[in-house]
Amino acid sequence: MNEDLTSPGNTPHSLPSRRRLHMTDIARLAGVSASTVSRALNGSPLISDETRIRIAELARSLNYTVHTAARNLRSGNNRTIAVVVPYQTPTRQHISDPFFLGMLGSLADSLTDQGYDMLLSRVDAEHLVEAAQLYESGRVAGIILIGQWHHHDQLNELAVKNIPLAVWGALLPRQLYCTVGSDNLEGGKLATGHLLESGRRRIAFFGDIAFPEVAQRYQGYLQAHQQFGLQPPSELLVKTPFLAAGVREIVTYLLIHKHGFDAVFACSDLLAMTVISTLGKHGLAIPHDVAVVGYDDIALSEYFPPSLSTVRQPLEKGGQMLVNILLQQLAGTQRPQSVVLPTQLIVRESSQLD
Amino acid sequence: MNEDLTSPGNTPHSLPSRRRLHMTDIARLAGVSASTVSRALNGSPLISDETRIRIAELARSLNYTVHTAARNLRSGNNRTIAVVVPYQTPTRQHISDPFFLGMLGSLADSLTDQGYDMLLSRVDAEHLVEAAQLYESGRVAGIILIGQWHHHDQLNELAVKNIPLAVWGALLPRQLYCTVGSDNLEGGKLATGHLLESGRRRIAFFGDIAFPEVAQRYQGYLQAHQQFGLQPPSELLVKTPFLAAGVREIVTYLLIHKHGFDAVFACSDLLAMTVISTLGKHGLAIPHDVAVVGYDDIALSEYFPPSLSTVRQPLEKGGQMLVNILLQQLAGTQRPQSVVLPTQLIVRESSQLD
DNA sequence: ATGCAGATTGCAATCGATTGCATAATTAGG
DNA sequence: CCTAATTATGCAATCGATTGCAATCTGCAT
Repeated sequence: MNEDLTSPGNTPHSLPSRRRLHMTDIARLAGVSASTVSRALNGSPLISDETRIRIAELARSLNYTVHTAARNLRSGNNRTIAVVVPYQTPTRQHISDPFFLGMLGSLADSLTDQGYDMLLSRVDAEHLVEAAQLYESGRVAGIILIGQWHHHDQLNELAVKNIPLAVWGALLPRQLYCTVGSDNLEGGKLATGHLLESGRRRIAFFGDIAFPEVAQRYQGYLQAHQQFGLQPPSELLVKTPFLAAGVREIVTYLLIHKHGFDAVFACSDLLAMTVISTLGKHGLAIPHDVAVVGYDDIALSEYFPPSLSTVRQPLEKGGQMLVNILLQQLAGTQRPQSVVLPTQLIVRESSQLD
Repeated sequence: MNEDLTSPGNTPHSLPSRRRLHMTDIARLAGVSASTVSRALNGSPLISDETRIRIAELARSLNYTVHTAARNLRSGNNRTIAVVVPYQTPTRQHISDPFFLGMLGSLADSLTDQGYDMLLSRVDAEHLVEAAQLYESGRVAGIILIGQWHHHDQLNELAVKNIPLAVWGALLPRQLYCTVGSDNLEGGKLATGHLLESGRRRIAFFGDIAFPEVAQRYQGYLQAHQQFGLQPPSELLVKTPFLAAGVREIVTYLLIHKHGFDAVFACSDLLAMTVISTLGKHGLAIPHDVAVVGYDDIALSEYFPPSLSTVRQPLEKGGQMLVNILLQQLAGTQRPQSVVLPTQLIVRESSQLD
């Protein structure tokens, strides 16, 4: 029971630094075989409770942890999930949207709760298929992708390869992969309806409808107008670039060319904040001259001056559902249903009635 | 050369779904042994160029990837690094500071460049030592920790265990682990000096000096005052809570109790924004009544109204250095030097002279 | 033709765990 | 006291790659 693990041992040229603990070491100290230790630690019913407890305590006291690669190799069970965040090729810039951080945090928690590790990986948005390698090399058991962008086809390709996959994004027709997302149509309707009810009539839509999620929010924007018997003028659909600097120019352009608007529905809070900042520079008062509604409800929105009205996406729930849906794929054979989560309109100062 | 890989093969009860490709499959198709394939793919000089190229192309065309767990097990080389983000026990709340996202992005890029995978892991800040398991189970080759907080002792414990470790934070006395961080003292001096030069004399310091990084910035704040022959009043050292809501109350309390101040140095941009927002609610004008300087220079700072003066931390460089320092530990035996990166004062509207 | 150096390639052991099957220990029944 | 049934444990093969050493091949000089 008191053997010295730091003694030379098998290796002829033993190093001064102590060797990592192996299962056979535990076995020797417990006076059993490695098989028994393995079964005890994995809770096999073949092992008596007394032995199981004795081994478990021994392992804990020695701070022993099973070697993950070995277990993975032999058992074929991999408890790692890749979370893939695509980046845009030209800029390769970092995602700076706090919404992503929130999602990452939520995913990290959910995965940990389920006993999974999270491998964070950035891949070129133009070559999403490369993410397949993470799965095909046995590196991970499945993939969660944040940022559907306009890569519907590539995602379908991944799904065809039978790779367990869950995507945060919009539900699209002829979609072979599973998505979790907020109800973008409803969100767009809520935001726009709120602005219309406040009496605004020239509402600019800021966002790039090449992205499915944004396109659906735009549909909501259109439907809300229809319900009021209105038809929004096309020049108020403003395609925004990724970079905040570009957004400034766009806003300035609109103002100079007198494409007057009395409200803005921006498809992310970050975008809304940039717009507000720029409008302020041009001497316009928010919400008096222009009312603004964003999307996401990031933490800062409440503390931005003026506090930002927005459509809240259920972040916590979203992360949980992504993990759930992925684990369902790992467990069963049938593909689970995609999930559309409800959104909520949060009215704050930036769109308050005067 | 045209054998059918989807045919039953070795397994008697072969499944309909096609089996994962093995190195032996590549070997068979190339008419060589698995050893040769392994060496070819790993660029061993024992293999002739012609064979190497032929095998490499075959592998690529079949979309073959080496099984990571098997390689890891046999070769002992693990190309995964854990990035650990501690969370505070009581709230278990997500980090919402965009600075973290920036750091994660930078780390992800640097690690990818060096051919490493990134395992993102949240651990209880009170039990940081648990992070050791990631290393001891062979899960990762080393650990990068973001958020030193006040867990100096726990980090030293990890270092004693000889775990390759790099920490984003402050350089402290009797420190056994390596840190990378910005020059907090200098940063604090820069920000405070700038405010003093602008003629401000009652500068409130917002932050919790229980955290080493914040304490150093506070030292810089004090030194700047000394250089002006001034002594800041103690009631202007404001210990801030984590939650933004709490910050509002604090600011309100200060104003009610007439602890007058004409400037604020906040130890993060997010904090500065909350303070500005609250001061605005109380009818104070920024920077006319109160000048504000933050810390970090997150992306939004430029677009916040008023745009935020701040001390920029070199994020990109920080991530790179963290990775470098960790890889140095993996390569050599001696512990590399900790790194202190220069900071830069960015003056914007929130502290501009009237 | 033979021998030999140098360049390639294959054989088989190995990494650290898991697991099917055989064996040992225990208990119960006759 | 012996045998069968039951329970607990150990043996040895295995997961998919890597690598030391032996074997083969090639070309060239003898």
